[in-house]
Amino acid sequence: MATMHDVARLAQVSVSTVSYVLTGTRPISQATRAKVLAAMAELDYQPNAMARGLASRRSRILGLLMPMDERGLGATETAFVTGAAAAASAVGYHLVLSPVGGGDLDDLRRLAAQRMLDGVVLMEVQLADERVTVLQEAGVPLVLIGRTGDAAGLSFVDIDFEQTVREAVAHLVGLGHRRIVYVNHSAATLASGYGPALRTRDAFVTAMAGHGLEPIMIPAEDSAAGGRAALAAALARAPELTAVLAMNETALFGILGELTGRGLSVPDDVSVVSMVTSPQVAELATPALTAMTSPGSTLGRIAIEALVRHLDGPGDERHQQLLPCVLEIRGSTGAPRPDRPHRG
Amino acid sequence: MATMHDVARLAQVSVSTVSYVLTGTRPISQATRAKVLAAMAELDYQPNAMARGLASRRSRILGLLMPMDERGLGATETAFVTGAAAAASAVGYHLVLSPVGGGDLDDLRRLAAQRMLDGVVLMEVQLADERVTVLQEAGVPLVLIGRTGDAAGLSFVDIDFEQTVREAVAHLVGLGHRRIVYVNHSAATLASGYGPALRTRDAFVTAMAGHGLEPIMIPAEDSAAGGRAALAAALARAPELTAVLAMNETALFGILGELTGRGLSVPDDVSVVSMVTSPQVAELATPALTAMTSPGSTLGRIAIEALVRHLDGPGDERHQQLLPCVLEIRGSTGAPRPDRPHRG
DNA sequence: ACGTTTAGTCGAAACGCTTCGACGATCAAT
DNA sequence: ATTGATCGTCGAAGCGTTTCGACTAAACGT
Repeated sequence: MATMHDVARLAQVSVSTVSYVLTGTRPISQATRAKVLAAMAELDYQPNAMARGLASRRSRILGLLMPMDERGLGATETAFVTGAAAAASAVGYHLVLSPVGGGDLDDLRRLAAQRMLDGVVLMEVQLADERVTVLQEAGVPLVLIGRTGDAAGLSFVDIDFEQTVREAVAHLVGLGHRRIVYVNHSAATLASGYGPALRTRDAFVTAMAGHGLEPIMIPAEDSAAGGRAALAAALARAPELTAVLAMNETALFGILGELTGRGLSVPDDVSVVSMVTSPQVAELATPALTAMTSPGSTLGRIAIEALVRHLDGPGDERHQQLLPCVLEIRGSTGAPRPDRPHRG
Repeated sequence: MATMHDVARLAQVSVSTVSYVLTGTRPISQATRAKVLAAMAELDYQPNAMARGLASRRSRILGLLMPMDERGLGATETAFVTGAAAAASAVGYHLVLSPVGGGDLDDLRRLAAQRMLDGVVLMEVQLADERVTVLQEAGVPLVLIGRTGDAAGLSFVDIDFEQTVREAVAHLVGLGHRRIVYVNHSAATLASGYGPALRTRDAFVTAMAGHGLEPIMIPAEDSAAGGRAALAAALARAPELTAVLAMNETALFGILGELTGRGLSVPDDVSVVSMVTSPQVAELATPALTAMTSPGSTLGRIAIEALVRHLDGPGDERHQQLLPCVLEIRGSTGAPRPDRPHRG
């Protein structure tokens, strides 16, 4: 494996000159640069990441910290990851995904102290997330996906839940729906302070109020069974409902199954809108789901770009941005039937 | 941030002694060790990963190379990742996930040449996978998940598709099914040499032959629409079919939707077995799917353990192992109806 | 009592890079 | 002409570890 020394010798320049060609930190004449580049090409030279990191005190590695539970990564998260990875490699950084969960706070501290990561992007942020504190104490630059409760001093990008819910509700109301039920994540998740669940809940209340309608929210466990139970609860509470807005991708299939099981057809009897959903999942269902598609890869790209700007820039940048999901109309929504079978 | 120098000074020993305490490469007296450990604790010392890596020429970082397509990671892959990460951290290694696709061969070459990874685990291996060659040329220790066509000299762990298919078929035949259709991945995927698709195809033929039955295989695009089309094709080819064995998680929901759409109930009219599936996905369907559950986290753990043994050991280890999926019976299989409606 | 191994420690030389200070040469502006 | 800047390059000093050789003192075999 060729080193910088070898390149310098072959190009008949000093080692530092080679380094300057590589990093561009000092001006180098065209002639010299050409010689050096030729030598590098000839030797198939690749800088040693460790040596570079040690000397420069920057690893050019960014961490993407994602708690991996057994649920797996949905297409949304994956889009996010690929977007982030592409953005990182475009600016000469590596992106490593570290599956550090919320429980491994000590792991995280250790990881941060080892100075292997120039900065990190934190996924699945809770409203009160200790990881943020740990990372800040360790002095690791940070960008959140999602927001903590008090995100004032932090950089983050997040989905604009308020607008997303507003649009979803507007779509249904525009079709003529009046009785709309919102199926959220579980009560436990809500209690644990999961931001998206709380924010969409509030946004739903606001949006419905804006139309002079009563907001009905039902929590659902993250499982097909949870979805079925939630739909049953919804029908018990509002038998004349004509539309369901669902935030819970996992429960979604249970909801659809239960609908079919009760002889209710989608969208003739009940319209369904899925929130923060990827096209891939939306297409799985029959009929394909009208959904609010999450801006996954854009979110990832923006997060990385903000982080890198923070690293390369003066260091006092602060990036806060919200992106809405966009409405994609497929087959699961339509006008309500004027004569609902079990109305009243 | 405290360095080894600081620790050495506080403990009143030389720097090398501190290093020996840390790495255990030379004997250290109890008294000295205690002094050093106390100093490390007091200073909250963490070794600098870059410096350590440079000096020792080992990064203690393992790469998990997973091409991330837009499909996302299923629960199976995720279990795999978490199993691998846990195993790695148990033996003092970091695991980083690198979303390098098959197209980024140059990226991969660069990554390998940078000497940042002590070894890698390769996921989603193709029968002819250039990544293997690239990595071998770069001298990076390697363990595959899956197998190339000629895996003789390589270390790998893979699913035992032969046994998995045999068990799935045996389960259906045991229930009394005779007309069983196997829905595989797409024709294009088969043509591209995707190992699991080819191996299961062959295994299906063998298993059916073993029962004196005719093997019917239908390829399906990886989409709900593909699943619907495949089921239509299957019914056209074998109208009296009573069971479907599906390898294609994405097409699965299309298959189920089409079945329902044609008024065929699961499992009364048609039994469905899903292969290499996670419990989470199996539970999404209504009824929950009888499935061959993949040994995800075990596979990940074994891969990492083999890789580490390769790194720490004499270096000529070779680990080859197959693990079958285990049959989990849920609600989608049952005895065939003696009087199938559209038989004949 | 004698060399010989072994435990325990140290100092110094890497590891492969970045970066700082220095220096001659150019060049623009007085 | 003279004075600063600026350009382009070099040598050397790190960066924070590991690891090698050397050394001392104790333990061992004979």
